[in-house]
Amino acid sequence: MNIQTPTDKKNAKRREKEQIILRAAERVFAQAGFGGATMQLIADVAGLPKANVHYYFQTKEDLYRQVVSNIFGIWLEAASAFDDAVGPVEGIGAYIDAKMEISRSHPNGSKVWASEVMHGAPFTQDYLETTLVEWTQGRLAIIQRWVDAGLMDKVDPRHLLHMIWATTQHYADFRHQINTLNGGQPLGEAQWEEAKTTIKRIILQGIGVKV
Amino acid sequence: MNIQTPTDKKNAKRREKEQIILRAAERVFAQAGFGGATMQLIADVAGLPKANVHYYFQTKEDLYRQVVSNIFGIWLEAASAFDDAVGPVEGIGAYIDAKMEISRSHPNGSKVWASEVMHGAPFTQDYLETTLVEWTQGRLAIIQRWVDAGLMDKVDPRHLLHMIWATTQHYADFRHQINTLNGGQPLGEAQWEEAKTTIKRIILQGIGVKV
DNA sequence: GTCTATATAGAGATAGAC
DNA sequence: GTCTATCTCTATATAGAC
Repeated sequence: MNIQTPTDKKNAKRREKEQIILRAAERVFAQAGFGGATMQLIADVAGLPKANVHYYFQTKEDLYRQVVSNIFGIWLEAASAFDDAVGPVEGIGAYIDAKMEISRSHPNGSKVWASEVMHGAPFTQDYLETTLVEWTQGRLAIIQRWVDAGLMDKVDPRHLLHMIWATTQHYADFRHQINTLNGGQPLGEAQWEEAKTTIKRIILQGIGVKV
Repeated sequence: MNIQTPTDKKNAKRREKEQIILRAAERVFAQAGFGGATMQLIADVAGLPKANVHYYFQTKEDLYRQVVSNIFGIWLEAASAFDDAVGPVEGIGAYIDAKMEISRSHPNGSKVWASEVMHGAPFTQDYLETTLVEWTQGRLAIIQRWVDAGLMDKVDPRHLLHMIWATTQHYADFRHQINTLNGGQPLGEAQWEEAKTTIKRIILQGIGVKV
């Protein structure tokens, strides 16, 4: 049985408050961008006075970096679906499924990341140059191995990855456009399934694996 | 021979100045987002005093709407490549080529559009609901005709369009990430060609047409 | 830890001389 | 048409009472 010291309790409460603020910040940053977001609005959405937000996150930039870091971590986890696979059908298929699920459940995180990259990663270039570069190299090697083993056509793994990222994240980042073209309605369960199926089918058949 | 009245000259000069401001604004909005962009910076990039920018475009919003409208028009033109085609190989192939060229030549316009949509199209929902909806319906009909004629597999035309938009625009919107993963270097001529070839190959083979 | 009140800075926009 | 100076508003951030 765990003994909870007063410090643990304090930390737990602190983390809880931080989570509330982070969730609110993710929404506001996604909706307004870094420049358009205001600490006041984040505080309002979190249901706290503005000064409290500054108590937990000294500056707007600190808060923003945390939000970006979160979605980045979630995407890295999705890579596990990719790694344990024996071939492209399971590997790429599962990766697309995982990325699509994240686009559905975390559209705001995806938007914040997109916005950050579009503006030249002014606050998180370090992530790009270290974590993302390493992750990508590992995945490119796996795809290349599949190509060499004759499990798929000889396509440039880099552009294949870009296609997968672009398409899956589009369903989060351009959700508003997609909904507008869907008669103003969010995609329903069946439509999400159809999206996943269609994307997997085109990409897998496109790289020459039997579906 | 045209006779140029004083009014024509005035108008020509006005349009010229407006173009300079619009180009500067496109860059600044792309780099900083609507909220992060400042009229001061736009004026600096355009090489004009801030008050002059306000003379030509009364408000920041007016200027922004013009910028969005521009890229929107450029994309609509790319549709012609699509329309005159006899089948998916030429139609979709030419459309992908055209969209990729635009991503290469107008990355900033693409970013401004992406940002606008991500934030829920606060200033240009009217474009989405009228022009874009009509354009899309026309293109969906063409694809459906190709499907019905047996020229391609039976895939959902909507998701196919989303894939094409997502992938081609990714090369503009996420250019910074792509460059970082390319060793910090912009894609060279050969790499752009490879990107186009790879994307067309995967998508066309993916929808079951002979390449 | 929480909140009110405020210091400080920088934005969009405009008045008015040239 | 152009530019300087300035008005007004709103942002981030913090001081200090509770």
